[in-house]
Amino acid sequence: MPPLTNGQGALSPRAIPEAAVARLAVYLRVLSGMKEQGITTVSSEELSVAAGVNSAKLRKDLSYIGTYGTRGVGYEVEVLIDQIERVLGLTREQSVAVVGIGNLGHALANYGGFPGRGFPVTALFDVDPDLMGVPVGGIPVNHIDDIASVCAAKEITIGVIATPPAAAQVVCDRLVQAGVECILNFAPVVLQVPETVEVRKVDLAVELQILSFHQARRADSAPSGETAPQPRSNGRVNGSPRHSVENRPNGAVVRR
Amino acid sequence: MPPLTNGQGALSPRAIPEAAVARLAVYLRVLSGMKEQGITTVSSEELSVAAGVNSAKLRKDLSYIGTYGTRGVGYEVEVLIDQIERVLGLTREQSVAVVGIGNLGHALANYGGFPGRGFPVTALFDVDPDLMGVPVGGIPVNHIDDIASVCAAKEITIGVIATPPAAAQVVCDRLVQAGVECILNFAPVVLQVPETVEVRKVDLAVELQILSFHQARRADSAPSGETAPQPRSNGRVNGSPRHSVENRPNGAVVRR
DNA sequence: GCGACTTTGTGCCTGCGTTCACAAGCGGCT
DNA sequence: AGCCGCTTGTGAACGCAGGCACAAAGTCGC
Ligand SMILES: NC(=O)c1ccc[n+]([C@@H]2O[C@H](COP(=O)([O-])OP(=O)(O)OC[C@H]3O[C@@H](n4cnc5c(N)ncnc54)[C@H](O)[C@@H]3O)[C@@H](O)[C@H]2O)c1
Ligand SMILES: NC(=O)c1ccc[n+]([C@@H]2O[C@H](COP(=O)([O-])OP(=O)(O)OC[C@H]3O[C@@H](n4cnc5c(N)ncnc54)[C@H](O)[C@@H]3O)[C@@H](O)[C@H]2O)c1
Repeated sequence: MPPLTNGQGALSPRAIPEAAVARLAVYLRVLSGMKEQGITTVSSEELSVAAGVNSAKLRKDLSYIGTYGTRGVGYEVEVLIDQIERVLGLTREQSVAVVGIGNLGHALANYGGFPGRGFPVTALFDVDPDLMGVPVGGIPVNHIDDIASVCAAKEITIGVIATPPAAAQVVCDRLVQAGVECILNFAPVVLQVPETVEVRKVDLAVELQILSFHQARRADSAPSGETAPQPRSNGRVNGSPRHSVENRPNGAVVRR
Repeated sequence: MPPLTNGQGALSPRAIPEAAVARLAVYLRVLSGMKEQGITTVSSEELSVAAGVNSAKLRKDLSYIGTYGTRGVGYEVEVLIDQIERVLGLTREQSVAVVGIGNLGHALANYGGFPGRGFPVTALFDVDPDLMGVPVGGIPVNHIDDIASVCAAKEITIGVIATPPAAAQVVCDRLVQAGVECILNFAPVVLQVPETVEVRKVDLAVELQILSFHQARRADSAPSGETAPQPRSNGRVNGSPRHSVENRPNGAVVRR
């Protein structure tokens, strides 16, 4: 087989699988917590348990960013933090703009300090005249028409869309025109963007519906008794039995 | 190869891939919008474009829930809606409880009508004495100590955790004790739960960090010019070129 | 009523991601 | 100094998911 010729041009020095990037972000948070507790060294086994993943997977994920472990000992917490931050591009601060200062926009603006920081919210936009100039979370709300100049002035790299669904595409277009290439979308619509723009979607309704699906499945599987008689053992006591959909690697660990 | 013996006991009548469930929820929303526009019939091609996925994938997803299409014509919108709702367990209403009525909890409580509805928020919990009894979004806030009785009375099936990270595990344990088997967690911690409980996580910091990663990648790839000289064509004009990490199937469509 | 066209449903192949298992490497102990 | 045990890093196998391409099937026009 011809894996030598990488389909995308073979330029990329080391391509990190998409799924691994999301997990690296989780590892980073866990490591930050460990550092605060004064832990200086951690093994792949310990870290994997704390992050809720398989230890082999964790090691492979870390291997994508380099070789920073010491055999027989483990990893130095600070080194890992620095390296993950480097790979995730957290060395440069990413300024965030929130568009749509309603229920959700207020919550986001008031939420000071995203864990692992590095994501200051520095601009807010809306169309509601009553909101103009009003500070939310210490930041004044600007009119959406000023988006280009304000984004340029504040060097916004990430835009968050928290408007009603009907306005999301228009807002998205404006963000793109303003030069924003990373967008986090809370509105339940599929956005159309140029190839150069990266969109991620947070869709609470979909999350609830996935939970509902599993709930229904569970109800179907045990139609008789109220309390499930058989614990439905799947053989393995440890590990990560839940596959989790597409959204996250896995959101929880089975309690021992 | 032995795909006959399904690893999990071969009981499941029809196992729907996890990734497909998430997409079905998206199709459902798109179909609901079409129904409101008076559209009665839709082809897999049309629906797939609206949902931002490959048409073959869409047909395969729909095939998991049954055979409801008419060759040469397409699908009847209402039939698809009914069937997807059935599979996702949306025929029975799922009552939702929100724990932690701070910034985010307020937004969630005030957010009336999740798209595609069926998820009424009927209970709110917190520890703050100032919030007790105060109605938020029309629902009075209860004390967390009453969680068991209130959840039982209101037949809560889904719990949403919007407390600070430090309280999340305790709240989770209480929800589980109260009989809640589906949990949506906004706190940036890995929850420990019994096997019978399904947890999904919404982690905004991770989302931002994934965006940051791609931003950094982009900056590295084009170190010279400001405006990227080559459009970096990847051959295919149509389709869904972005793989999307683990979280969602794909959040956006490349604009033509 | 029949043919041509349209669209579904799916078999097969390809590629990614996960997991196992183990050799290589390093530190500590004697 | 040498051995032993522990942990990393990764080669290889496996399974799932995605996408192509086509036969089956049904509709519409004549
Ligand atoms: N609130 C939640 O908990 C929640 C949950 C799930 C999804 N969502 C989604 O998040 C989005 C926001 O929800 P919300 O509850 O905050 O809504 P909201 O109605 O409270 O706030 C929307 C804000 O967007 C502003 N806006 C409207 N059009 C605009 C435009 N063209 N440009 C800029 N601003 C504009 C409005 O003035 C308003 O302030 C919606 O798409 C909603 O579906 C919210
Ligand atoms: N606000 C955001 O936009 C945002 C963004 C990303 C993540 N989050 C996460 O969501 C969670 C909530 O964020 P927030 O900004 O709403 O926080 P917040 O501090 O505004 O609200 C937290 C609420 O939880 C309550 N609480 C504390 N301990 C509790 C307990 N044991 N039982 C019940 N209630 C309890 C508090 O009284 C408070 O009302 C946090 O974990 C945060 O990291 C929030």
